Amino acid sequence: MVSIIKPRKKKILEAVIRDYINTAEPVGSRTLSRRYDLGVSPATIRNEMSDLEEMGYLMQPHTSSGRIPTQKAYRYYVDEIMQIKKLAETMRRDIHKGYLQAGQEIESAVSHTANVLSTLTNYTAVVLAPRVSRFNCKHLQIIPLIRNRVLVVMVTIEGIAKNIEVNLSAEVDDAMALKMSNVLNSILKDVAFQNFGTDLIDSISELTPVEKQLLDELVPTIRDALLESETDVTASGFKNLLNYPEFNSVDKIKNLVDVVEAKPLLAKVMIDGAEKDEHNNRVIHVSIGDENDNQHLKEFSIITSTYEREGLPVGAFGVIGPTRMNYSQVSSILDAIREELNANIMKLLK
Amino acid sequence: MVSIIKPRKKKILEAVIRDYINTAEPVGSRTLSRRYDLGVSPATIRNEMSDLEEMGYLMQPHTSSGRIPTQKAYRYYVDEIMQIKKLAETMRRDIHKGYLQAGQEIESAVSHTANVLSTLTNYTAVVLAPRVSRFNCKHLQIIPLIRNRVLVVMVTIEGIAKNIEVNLSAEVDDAMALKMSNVLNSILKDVAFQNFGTDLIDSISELTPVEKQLLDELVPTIRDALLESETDVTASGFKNLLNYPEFNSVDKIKNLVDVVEAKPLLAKVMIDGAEKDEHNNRVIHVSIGDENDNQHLKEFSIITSTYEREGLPVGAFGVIGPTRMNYSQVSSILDAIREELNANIMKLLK
DNA sequence: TGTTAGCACTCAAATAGTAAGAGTGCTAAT
DNA sequence: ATTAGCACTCTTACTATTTGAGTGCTAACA
Repeated sequence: MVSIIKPRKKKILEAVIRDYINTAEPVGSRTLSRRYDLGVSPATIRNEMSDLEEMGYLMQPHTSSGRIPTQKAYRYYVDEIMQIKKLAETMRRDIHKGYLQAGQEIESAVSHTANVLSTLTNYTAVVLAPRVSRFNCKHLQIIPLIRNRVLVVMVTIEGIAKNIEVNLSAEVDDAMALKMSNVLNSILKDVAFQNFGTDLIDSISELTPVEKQLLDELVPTIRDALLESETDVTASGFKNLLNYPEFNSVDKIKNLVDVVEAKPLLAKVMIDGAEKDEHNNRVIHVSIGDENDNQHLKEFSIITSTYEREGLPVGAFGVIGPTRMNYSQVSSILDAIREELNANIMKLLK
Repeated sequence: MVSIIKPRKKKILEAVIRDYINTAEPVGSRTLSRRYDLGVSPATIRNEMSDLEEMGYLMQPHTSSGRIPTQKAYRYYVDEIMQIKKLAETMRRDIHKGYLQAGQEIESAVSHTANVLSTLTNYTAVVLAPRVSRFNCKHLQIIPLIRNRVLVVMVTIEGIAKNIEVNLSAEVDDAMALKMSNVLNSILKDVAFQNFGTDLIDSISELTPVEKQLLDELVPTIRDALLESETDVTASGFKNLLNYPEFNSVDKIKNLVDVVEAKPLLAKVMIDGAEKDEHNNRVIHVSIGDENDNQHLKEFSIITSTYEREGLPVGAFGVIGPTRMNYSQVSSILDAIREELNANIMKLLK
């Protein structure tokens, strides 16, 4: 599937990509021979670059300017050239310390992750909170608010709390709420929230028709609201992207704002990425420019990873930036955060 | 205190301000006489403008260009010239319908307010959720999460729910949590959350030392966390500001991002504005450029208002934009939203 | 005395022309 | 197969030059 590129071409291609990632300027043959130790003259480099252009890896913004990598080149670089280096030990330790200070609340861990990611990478970070729907219910409680409105508090076995407000078709008083809580707790204890169903409610005998009706309403509503709430994305470091020449005009920045504010879209991208990775046995997922389904994302690259509980992914996080992204460095950082997060979540939740 | 300006000067000043608000271009005497029916020649206008410049109401970006209003002029305009017109009935009805559709959850009402505000004004809207600490406690419940970590759920008499996670110094089991909940409920029922204190705990006899200790920890922690959480600001319409020529360079936009992301600062500005208004008996508070304490806000204007429960302000909302802002229009819109919010909140909470 | 027409002057923004610099492709020599 | 040399291209930066909106001042006018 992957076309084989001769070593010298490969070396030149890598140099072009590296240089362009650093400078954002089209790269010419003379610059290349000056800055990199390629062992051949500019003229030879010119010939090779001409070939690489023919092959679709490079392109010229204008005749007689240097060349820039195509998205195909980035894909080749990510798949065949770069390697994910392990982050320096000192850095990993700093990351670890940061998490210790961040506090144990899930929300703190999530926002801390977003901050660390955006600070280390200098791109914009996006983080998906743990998908509570995949966790098992330890405790569930219904608290009446006012009239027909109740608060449902859910606690997972790991001690993660989640609450949802629901409007029901009839008024609920304290006694009813308690009874309904007890019924649901007995049925749903140790069940994953996403598997909540009303099937078992029929088997409970001592329910009034109204109570049964309310429970029938409540269970699917809770499940849906829970799934809905899981597209909440925490973003950090929007400002970082403003430093790149790719976003040097107000129009481009408007487009950028659209992307960063489209939280459900970003959630979808991360979830899709995670699923593709499960197939490929990869832990870092890279989506480059046009590879993104969504129109708004065609000029961005997104690198994502997941964190896990008991070997199953429960959350995702990633970085969004221009297609001219430092794929290698970002991958290393994501890898380190992933390890820290897995270790940390395990520790936190066990 | 306010200098008196002769009617003709006032009329000319108003025309300059209006024109500059519309066009963002320095206004010259010829343009003014063409666009507004001032009944005098450009030469006369020139003389008057020259006077107004001397008086500090106008300034020239460069010699031999038109003039633009100073912040002093905007202040004069807001205080002495503009009047807050009531919004058209059709518009008020649209706003009302919007709220009906938005749903009853407090969070929906808040984010809907931000959206409506930014859409109608074309500036960036900021909204402060109701300050639950000023409400009275109907019900309070402690739910154990894991080890020494508990969730505290608070419900106000109006049915607003708020929850806070707390780490305690000892492990808490179901029985203890229940007992502590009961104790707190009996003491704190109908007390405003901001008045929570530990004084009454000593009077309860049947507590173990550990329980007493935990309650002593819990009460101030809850109160502090609650107050802390009340600086959460919901913003909407950041992108709107990018359309104004005031923010036409990347550097200016970076500054803008700093401001819009500084949520605690915006919260402070709104709360301070509300307090000043209570003194002045005004419902709309305008803070122009340098009048803002914070350095970052010196080139912005902020117009805020409050919404109330039983005559006391419990939340605030407003609009942030360039000093060249449509103060008159924005004030009208804020006024309409304020009325709607007060009516709506009343209806929602009673 | 207040108002206005006329005029010389100023300055920013737009336009056009020019030079510099980095790069290319092609050809011919090594 | 590689490379030096050269003519050519195209963007960017720089430098007049022009245009237009606006000003202040003076002198005439009601």
